[in-house]
Amino acid sequence: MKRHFVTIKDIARELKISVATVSRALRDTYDVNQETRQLVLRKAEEMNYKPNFNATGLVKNSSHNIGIILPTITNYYFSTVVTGIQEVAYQRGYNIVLYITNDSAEREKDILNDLSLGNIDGLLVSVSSQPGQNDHFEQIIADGIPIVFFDRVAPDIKASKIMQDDYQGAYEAVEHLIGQGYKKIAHIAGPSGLLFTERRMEGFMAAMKEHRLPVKDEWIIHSGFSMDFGRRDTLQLLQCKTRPDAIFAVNDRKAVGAMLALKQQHINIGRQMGIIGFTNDPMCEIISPTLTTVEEPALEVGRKSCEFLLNHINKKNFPPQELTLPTKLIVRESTRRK
Amino acid sequence: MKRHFVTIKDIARELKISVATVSRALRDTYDVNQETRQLVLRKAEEMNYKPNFNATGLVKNSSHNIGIILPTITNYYFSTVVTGIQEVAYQRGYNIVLYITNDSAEREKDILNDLSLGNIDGLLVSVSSQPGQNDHFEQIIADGIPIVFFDRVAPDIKASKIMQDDYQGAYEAVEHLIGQGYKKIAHIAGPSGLLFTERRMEGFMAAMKEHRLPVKDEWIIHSGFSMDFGRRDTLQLLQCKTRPDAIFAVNDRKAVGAMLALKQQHINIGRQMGIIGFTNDPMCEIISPTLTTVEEPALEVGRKSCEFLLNHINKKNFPPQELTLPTKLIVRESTRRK
DNA sequence: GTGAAAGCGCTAACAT
DNA sequence: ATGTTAGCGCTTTCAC
Repeated sequence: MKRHFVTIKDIARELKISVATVSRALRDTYDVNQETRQLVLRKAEEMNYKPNFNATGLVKNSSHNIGIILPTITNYYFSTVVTGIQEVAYQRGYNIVLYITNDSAEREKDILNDLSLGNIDGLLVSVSSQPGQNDHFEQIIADGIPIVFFDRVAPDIKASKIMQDDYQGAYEAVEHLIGQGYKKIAHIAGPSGLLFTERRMEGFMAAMKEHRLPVKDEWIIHSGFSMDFGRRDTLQLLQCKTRPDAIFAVNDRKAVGAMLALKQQHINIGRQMGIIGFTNDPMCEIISPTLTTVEEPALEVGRKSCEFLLNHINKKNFPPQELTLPTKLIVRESTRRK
Repeated sequence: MKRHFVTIKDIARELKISVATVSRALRDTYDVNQETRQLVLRKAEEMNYKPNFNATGLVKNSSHNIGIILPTITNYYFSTVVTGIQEVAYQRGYNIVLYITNDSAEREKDILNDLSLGNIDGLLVSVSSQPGQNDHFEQIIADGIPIVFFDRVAPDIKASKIMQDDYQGAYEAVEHLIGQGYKKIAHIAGPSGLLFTERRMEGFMAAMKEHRLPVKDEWIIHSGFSMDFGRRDTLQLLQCKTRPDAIFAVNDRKAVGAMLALKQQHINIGRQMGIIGFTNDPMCEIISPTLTTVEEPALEVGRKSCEFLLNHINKKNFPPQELTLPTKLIVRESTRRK
């Protein structure tokens, strides 16, 4: 295991100049004679020199690693966000280091504790939906590690946050339902306490109110994000004294769960019960009838989050800011009335 | 950005002992007085000491980073593999560094070239399906960086390889089809040149031969892995002089594409045309009829790959080996004849 | 414009 | 069992 890589020392020796000059030439900082500079660059290329991040990191107190902490990557939204993050990180020469919490606040805390802060230049996080204090994040920020939250943001922390327009997306979803003639609209929501869950709820409420449609308490159910919760929530909805004629689901997985439940109960989707989801997961086009949904700009959320974080890391004065990306209604069969 | 972390020097000063002793105590190597050791450990805990990986890495010439290079993470199989990798890496204190090739051999090569080898202790890779030399991998191995291939392995390279039993899985899939009474079985395969594509093809062939069923050339189509290729391949299959009565797809996405095409052509899935996939992607249960498939042990592939790699990194003599994990037939509606 | 040398945090001889 | 010191590869004062 004793491999040796080319170092600036090697280059210096070959060129019979000092390591300091090589170092300066390589980074094009300070005044370096353009000729020597070219010489060094050429030699470095020729010798296939690669900087040793441990060494630069040790000096600069940085690592070129950015951490990502998120609940899971085995679903469309998160895996796409990660792809977006990876894209810009790679391009800018940063490694991404992945931590998966399985949506456990416990695990999240453990990760943060274990985290050798010296080994990470910044953090991209989407919080777990389990209730839990968020002090640990404050602590990290206080330690000088910038954090950018995406999608599932921690509400009361002063840090950059990238979201999609959950309120507006929900509003348009419900308005679309109303436009199709549905009147008794239910909402199967995510766990309460998560900001985007609440935003979607607010959008739902606002649209209903705007169109003077009543919302029964029994039409609103908070539960988890999985398909199975969608199924269960729907079964529960079918027991309501006043049965709803449409369901706005907080995400596509729950919407699909709802559809499965309805199909099993032989309730016609579209005619008897409209369904709309959120995300635009590819499965929307696979299920029959196809699922109307609100598209989230997942890739863009990933890219922007990473760009923001890199700015926080590299710019002296880059204040925390929030970015809300637009969503887009995608109409398919599950909300077709005829 | 001038944050200061606790160092062993700080601990040494507090305890009025030397840094060497602190270092030794912390790692429980060499002979250290148990009392001093406890003292150091307690103090480290108290001061919230975290080792600086840049420093250890610089000395040990390692980084505690392992790289993953794969075509994409936005599908069920790969995102699950990554989850498995992350699980064991995290547990063993390694960071995972993600590189996504978008299935481009070009990009793959770029990544490998850009890769600062000093910044990675080992590599987990699933090669792109685009044709391309694999010499670059040889080079990396020659440089002393261990590589473990998973799923899409490079055939002619001497390195550890983790796969699922593609041959056996395919064999059982086809045998199941035959057991259901299908006789004219087509195979919509992946790009040729990929080992697992070939293995599945061989399993298909062997089962057909074993049961003395003819295989027409026109029943075998090689193309890409996406749903859309599945759709197109199927449309093509429907033009055959002798139309097949069942399709074995190389993966679930192509199987789903096939189903979509068949539904559009109003061909009854199951009765008129049996379909079986490979992977056991959650969408198998979403599509209607539900899709019979061969389950791949994705999580386990990820875990094992990472374990193997860590062994290569840390054990002196851990020779390259191949591991084949079992698959499992999951029967659903798409192969029900009646 | 360039070189010498100190030092980032840690480990590993080498001493004692 | 513990201390001293050199050095990993690099950046950055401080000289010249």
